[in-house]
Amino acid sequence: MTEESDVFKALADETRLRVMNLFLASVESLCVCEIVDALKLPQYNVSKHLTLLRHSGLVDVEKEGLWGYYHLRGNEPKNAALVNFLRAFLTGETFETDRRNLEVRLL
Amino acid sequence: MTEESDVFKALADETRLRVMNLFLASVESLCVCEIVDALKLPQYNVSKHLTLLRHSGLVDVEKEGLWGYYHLRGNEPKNAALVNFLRAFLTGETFETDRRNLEVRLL
DNA sequence: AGCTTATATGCGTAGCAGAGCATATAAGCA
DNA sequence: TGCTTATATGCTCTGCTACGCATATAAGCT
Repeated sequence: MTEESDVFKALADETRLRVMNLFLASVESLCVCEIVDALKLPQYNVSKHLTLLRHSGLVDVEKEGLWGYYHLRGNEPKNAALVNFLRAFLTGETFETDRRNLEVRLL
Repeated sequence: MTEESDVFKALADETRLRVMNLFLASVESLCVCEIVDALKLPQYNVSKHLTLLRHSGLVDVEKEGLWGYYHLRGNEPKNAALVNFLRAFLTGETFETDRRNLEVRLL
C-alpha cells in the first residue's frame, strides 16, 4: 500500500523542494546536469533526490542516450492539486535564485 | 528562518496525518483524550505529535483546566491553501475509520 | 578499443525522528 | 491533604535518511 505520508516525506526535504521548484518553473523537461548547475549541488546528491522523487510518483524520467530528462507528473489526478498548491507555496529567496540560475543555464 | 520544508516534515508522518484528518472532520476543537480514543494510540504518542504539529504552526491549543483543546490554524493565510488541499488528499480506509471512531467518541 | 561525458549506486557515517516506558506536572475533587 | 485525571516530557533504543566519496554503468565519440 502506498501511504499518503510518502508524498509528504518526498517533499520534506529542502533539496527536493528546490528541485520541484525548478520543475514548476520550466515547461520543458530538465536533465540532471541542468538541475545540478541550477542548484549548485553535487551530481550524486541531485541524482539520488531525483530517484526518490521518481519513486514517490511526483516526477518521471525519459532516457535519451546519456541524458535523463525528468519532468513533473502533474497530469496525474493525485498530483495535480498538489502541484497547484506547491506553485503558490514555494516562495522565498532560495527558490527565486534557483529559478534565475536555471534560466541562465537554459539560455 | 522557517524552512518551507518544515511544514512537509510535519505532515510526513502517518500518525500526524491521521490527527490532521480528525481536525478536518470536526468543526470543534478536540482534546487530547478524544484524539487518543479515536486513533487508539498511546496518550504519550499523540501528545508528542500534537506538540510537533503545534510547533509547525498547523494547530494551536487552548488550555482549560486539565484539558487541552487543539484546533487547526486554518485561518492563517499560510495554512488555508494547505488545509484545503489536505481535505481532498486524505482519503483511504484508515482516515475514514478514524473519523467514524471520533464521531462515536463525541456522542 | 580507449576516452569522455552523463547519470546511477554502493558503502560508511552522522544525525535526526519516532516508539515505548516511566515519570513529571498540574488541575479538580473527596 | 491525598487521590484521581488529563496532559506533557525525559530517556533510551532503534531505524531511517542525507551526505560525501568512490566507483559503476553505459552511451557517444575519435
